[in-house]
Amino acid sequence: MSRSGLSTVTVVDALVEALREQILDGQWPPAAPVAEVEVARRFQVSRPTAKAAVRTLVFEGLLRQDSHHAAVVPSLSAQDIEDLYFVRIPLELAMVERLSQANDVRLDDAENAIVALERLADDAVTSSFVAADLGFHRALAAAAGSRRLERSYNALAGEVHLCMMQTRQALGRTRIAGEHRQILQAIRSGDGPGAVEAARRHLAGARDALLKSGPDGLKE
Amino acid sequence: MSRSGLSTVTVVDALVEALREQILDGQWPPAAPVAEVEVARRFQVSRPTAKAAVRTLVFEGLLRQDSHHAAVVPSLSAQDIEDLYFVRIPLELAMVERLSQANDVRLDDAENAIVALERLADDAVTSSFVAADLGFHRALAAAAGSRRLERSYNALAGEVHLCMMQTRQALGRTRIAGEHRQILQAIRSGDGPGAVEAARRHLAGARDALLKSGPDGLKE
DNA sequence: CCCGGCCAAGTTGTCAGACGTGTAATCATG
DNA sequence: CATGATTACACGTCTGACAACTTGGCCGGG
Repeated sequence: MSRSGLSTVTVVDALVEALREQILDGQWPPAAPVAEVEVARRFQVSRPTAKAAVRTLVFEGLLRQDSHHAAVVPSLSAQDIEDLYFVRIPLELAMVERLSQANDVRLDDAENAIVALERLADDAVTSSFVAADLGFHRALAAAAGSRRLERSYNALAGEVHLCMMQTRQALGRTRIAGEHRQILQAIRSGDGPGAVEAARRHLAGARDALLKSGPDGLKE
Repeated sequence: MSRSGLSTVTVVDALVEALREQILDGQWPPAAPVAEVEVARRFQVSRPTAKAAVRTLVFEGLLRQDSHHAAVVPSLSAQDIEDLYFVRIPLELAMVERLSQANDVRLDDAENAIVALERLADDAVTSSFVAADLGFHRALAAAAGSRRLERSYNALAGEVHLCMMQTRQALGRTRIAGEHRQILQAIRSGDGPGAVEAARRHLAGARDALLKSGPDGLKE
């Protein structure tokens, strides 16, 4: 799985990554079937391989599937959004707090993510915004240095990404980047409570924006 | 996946459950190989089925595997314990807080889990203690009614279970049951801060006990 | 016209068997 | 003793096939 430096990847893993990207990019629209055979055909792999990849993404929450049916991209309801943030917020606050207490953490990736977001063109596609936004948060999760936290967080982040794509929320590139910078600044200066509070506001704001902007999903 | 009431389960799902139980029960000792062919042989299923099950458990953290090698049950280090609780605590506090604010939640399962723990014989095997202990926490997680929380929590709980088995920690049946009862009581009476505080103490105590009692894993 | 069941299509569930390939340990060799 | 070849083991992947399940529509009876 890891051989310091080099990276070889199995076909299944590569397929998972490629398929995840397509899903998060909005191809495979919600409710449209993501059938094993179709995946196998598109990527020129065998059905067992496609099956393994689909199963993996079902685990991650990016697909849903019930027996003897093709998997589908879920369309997230308001309830799903609340649920997502109900778990996301405590996780993210925990990691922000730890980061602001730790001393020798590398926050370069987080910094770069902010810059990338600021430099995005205004007419960039939604998926770019979302990826840049989440890139910052993922960078923080990675910097916290907790395997389990990162695992849980990434699982959530996938669904959050989906959610943002579906509601096409655009809270404003500048505002988000500003809030990110504020959080990062607080972390760097070791101001734990301040960082936590900034993160809490940021996340609550994002959640409310999603809830307001997206009457897309009404799924019960 | 669910057909209200009845439960039909695929072979893979059944196998995952059975294998998980065996692992958590201490069969498949750490460092011993959990090879696909061996699993297939033991349970009389085909290798692809065994492969899918193993892969699933790797996802859950109950097995580790690197390319072209048999999976193994990880032996958890002190660092792993800290990591586990670093994520577990905020999740559990969030759910306890929500439970104590909600009004019409069914806490019967949690109650039953406490009783089951109290009634355990003193000479019961370790796995019974662990299962009964975690049963309470899982019941709370389920009662909170958050799909994502439950998913994340169960993933962690599996590793915690493993951890407890490996350190053979026995903090005392009575003490644990008492603390559980205290938490449940606070939840029932709607005392949010009290419930959170009781849970925090309970978890921190459990973590420290694990860290102290188990010099099993030193795996860097 | 409406309603029931039957049937066929689409998809997954599972398996058997085969071959390639990566890893680690053994062993012969200089 | 160090080095390179050999070998055993286990996984990675594919092909091909059949069974089981779900759905939707066809069709006949009421």
